Amino acid sequence: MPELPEVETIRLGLQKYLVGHTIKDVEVRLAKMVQGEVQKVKGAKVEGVRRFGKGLVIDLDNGYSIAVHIKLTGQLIYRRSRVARVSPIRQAQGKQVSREKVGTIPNKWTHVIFKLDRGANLYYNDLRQFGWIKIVKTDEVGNLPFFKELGPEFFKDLNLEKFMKIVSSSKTSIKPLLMDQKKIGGVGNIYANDALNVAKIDPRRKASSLSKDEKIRLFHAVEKVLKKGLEAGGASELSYVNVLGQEGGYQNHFVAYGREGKPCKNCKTLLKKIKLGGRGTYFCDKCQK
DNA sequence: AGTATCCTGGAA
DNA sequence: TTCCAGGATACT
Repeated sequence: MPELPEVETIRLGLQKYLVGHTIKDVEVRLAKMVQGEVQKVKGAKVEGVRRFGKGLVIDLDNGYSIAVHIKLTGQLIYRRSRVARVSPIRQAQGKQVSREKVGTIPNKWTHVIFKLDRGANLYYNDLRQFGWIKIVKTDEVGNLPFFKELGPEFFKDLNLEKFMKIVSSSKTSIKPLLMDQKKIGGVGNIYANDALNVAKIDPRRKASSLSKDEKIRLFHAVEKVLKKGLEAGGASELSYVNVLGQEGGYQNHFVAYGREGKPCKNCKTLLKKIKLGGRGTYFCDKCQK
């Protein structure tokens, strides 16, 4: 699912391709996807793109911002229709050959089109329509509930000390805690499953029961899998693609997520699947204690 | 703390 | 044809 590595990959792409463009017009094909005064973005120039957890903020030069959450199946795709289609430019972090996944755009899942200068467009596609786009004043982005309540995140404002405090003081199981955006920003189901396998910790364990050593192990395991995800340009489960419509590669490196019945990378025991906090949870009941 | 909700495509 | 997947939120 789109988590920190996927959304950061999109951010990097937008920062590279979108910044400097002026938004000439916006076509909203599905009204419920957009909130706020959409016409405010017309004529504004894109200054930068920020990410907070799994949320994106496109800052404009007129005091407004476009906040976007792609949830499960949202895509932000940049196309310059007037320019000859040369071989797809590689994302800075994409080492393996990425392949075009999107096909014709716009398609039936294209709900919003930002029409840019120089013949370019930014398309928002969302198969399941769970995502949102909110037009807000830049200095009010922090008041949006999602951003306001977002917890500290890896590689940003979360350090080992803070992490240990959050884990120790939590009453829930460790896996739902990792995925709780109000406690820790950016980690979702894929990376939570994988990190717990790397750290050899049972996802059902009560967070507060983790020893100091286990907390340290888990902190580094989450960093490790998130880094791997970033290097791979994200995981293309469901509809995830980067802004050029290319897939990521982390789905080829899953250690636990989606690997029910497959051997554990640590001890070869076949992985089990259970439901925890209403989410699919994959783990090894031999080495994850 | 657990469950329904939004929604669609693919699997069973 | 029914069921399931899931991020965040609103419920019970």
